[in-house]
Amino acid sequence: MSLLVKQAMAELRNAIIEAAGRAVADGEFPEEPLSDFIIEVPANKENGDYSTNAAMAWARNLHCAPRKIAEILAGRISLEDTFFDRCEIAGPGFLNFYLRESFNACIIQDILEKGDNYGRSDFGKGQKINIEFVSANPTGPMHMGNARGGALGDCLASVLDYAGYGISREFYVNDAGNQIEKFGLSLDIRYQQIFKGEDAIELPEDSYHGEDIKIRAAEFAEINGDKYIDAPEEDRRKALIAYALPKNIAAMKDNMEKYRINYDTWFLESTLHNDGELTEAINILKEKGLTYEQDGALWYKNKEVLGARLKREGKTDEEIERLELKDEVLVRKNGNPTYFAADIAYHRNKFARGFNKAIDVWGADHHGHVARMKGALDAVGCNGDDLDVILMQLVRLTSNGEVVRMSKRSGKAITLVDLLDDIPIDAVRFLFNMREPGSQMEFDLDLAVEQSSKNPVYYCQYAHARICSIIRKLEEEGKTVRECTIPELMLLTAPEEKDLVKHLSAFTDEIISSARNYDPAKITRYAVDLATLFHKFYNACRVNCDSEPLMQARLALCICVKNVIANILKMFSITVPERMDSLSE
RNA sequence: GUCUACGUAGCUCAGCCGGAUAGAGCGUUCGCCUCCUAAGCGAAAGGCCGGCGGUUCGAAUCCGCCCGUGGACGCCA
Repeated sequence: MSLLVKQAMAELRNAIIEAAGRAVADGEFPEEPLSDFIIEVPANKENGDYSTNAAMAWARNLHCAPRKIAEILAGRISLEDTFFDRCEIAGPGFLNFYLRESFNACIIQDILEKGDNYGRSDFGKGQKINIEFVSANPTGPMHMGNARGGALGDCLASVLDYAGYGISREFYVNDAGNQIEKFGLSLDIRYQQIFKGEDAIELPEDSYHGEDIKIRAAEFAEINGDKYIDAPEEDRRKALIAYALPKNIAAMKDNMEKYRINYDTWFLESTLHNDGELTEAINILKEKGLTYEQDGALWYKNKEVLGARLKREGKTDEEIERLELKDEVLVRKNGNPTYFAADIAYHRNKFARGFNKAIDVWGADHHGHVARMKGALDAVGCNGDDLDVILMQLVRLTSNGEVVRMSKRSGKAITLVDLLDDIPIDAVRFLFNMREPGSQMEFDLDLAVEQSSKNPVYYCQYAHARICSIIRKLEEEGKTVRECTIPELMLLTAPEEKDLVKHLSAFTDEIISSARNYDPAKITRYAVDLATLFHKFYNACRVNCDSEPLMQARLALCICVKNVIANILKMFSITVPERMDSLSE
């Protein structure tokens, strides 16, 4: 929270504790009340600027009616040298506190002073966090889940950065293993079909059937002709993969860049295979006796390791038994390591790089993987608790109130590329962050392209553009912005003005809360609320008014709003428009 | 079947580490531009917070059970 808000709340806490101390000294309280109490901003502003439940929280151990306790406290509380000027008893025993008139003026000065940095804090204390998101398979086009994951991961990373963490964005490229073999096989068959006809060879059920495979095979055939047709199968597939895989990875990089996501690291799974880290991780498990061979495969004792972890977390034997934990294969009968084995090595690698925490954004369909991954990290000498997984529910696209599954153009499932072609990036990034990750959200395609107040992203951008416009207009009249004194800023007494300042003052705290909950949606909603309050203010209070000091005070408030909206939009890599006509072309 | 997420206005969703009269947007109805962008604002209507129990001075919020929806239970990733 803003330093001032933090200070005000600390003052209040002290004043309450001191008052309780005096009550004990006066013999009103039999003992020091120990149970914790909260200080909060009441939902209803008629209940003061801040409120505490101390009297109710203490009722039990003081054996006294809450209302009575409140009276004892209120009579002994000292608000001298604080930001508060009075305190009232209300309801069942709430103590409501009211800020001095000058507080809002101080907030405005504070926001203006901090400028671009307003909202930043050292909450995270520079802890290093690796956040991995999207990590789509390079064997085909990216889908809607990747679209949501991208917006979520990237914006969460920014929020964490604002909250004082050291952030590194990462994309894990599955460029090795089973899927790549399947990719090679699929390409191979499509390639052969070009020369031998579609009926000559059939594509197995569990391989990649997408058009994109055909296209890559055709490109390969265009370059190489039929010279690989009679080559050994292995060579042919290698050549096809060597051609198609880099193309696909490059396409993913292009798409992410277009989506305004800049990764610090593109981590190739193949490096784990090539430099021995995968073998190393498996060997650690072997040495600890956590593996065994069966049916020609190497297994990991998940049941034992995860069971122990769950027991530490307080689960009973019966509860664990009911989970029917299963062991996991690390190396298949055919000698290929599993995705799970590679993932263990990968996460071990992340922590070896010095990250205090790793955050993974996964689709909800991976939820079964979370617990065993944490367990496996314990087993290879890391701490599974340092891995946080955000499980994201899938997205339903709707248009005209109906669920849309297929792209009109291709008739296939809508890909990330389709989405980015049809919907402004600003809207996609914003709207995907309107809902918590865990919600099964709906994405309204019609709303996303709409340029009106119905569309939350335009609504916020408009508030910013409107402020720019006010400033421009005033400058045309020769009126320029100047610094205001505290008494001048205290002219802002309209309810719309006070509400705005109050909301502005909560920004830093909002970021911290959003970071703590891994929920950037809090910030988009905060931005919408801020825009709402601004538009209300705009309609109620004319900035360009007769009184010069009041005009300047209102301008100062506008600039605060402008700063905060700009900070949020920049944080989320969304366009910050000076005028709205620049958005529609 | 077991696990997991979720269930709040007609629709999409906030609120959920217990607090005062449960909020917003859309949709519906009715208003507001001689004045800084009406890409905006105001007003009205709309609720058994899925159901039943429990804990508590107090439950949409915490616990248990049921009902309903999505997802997971592979030598897939």
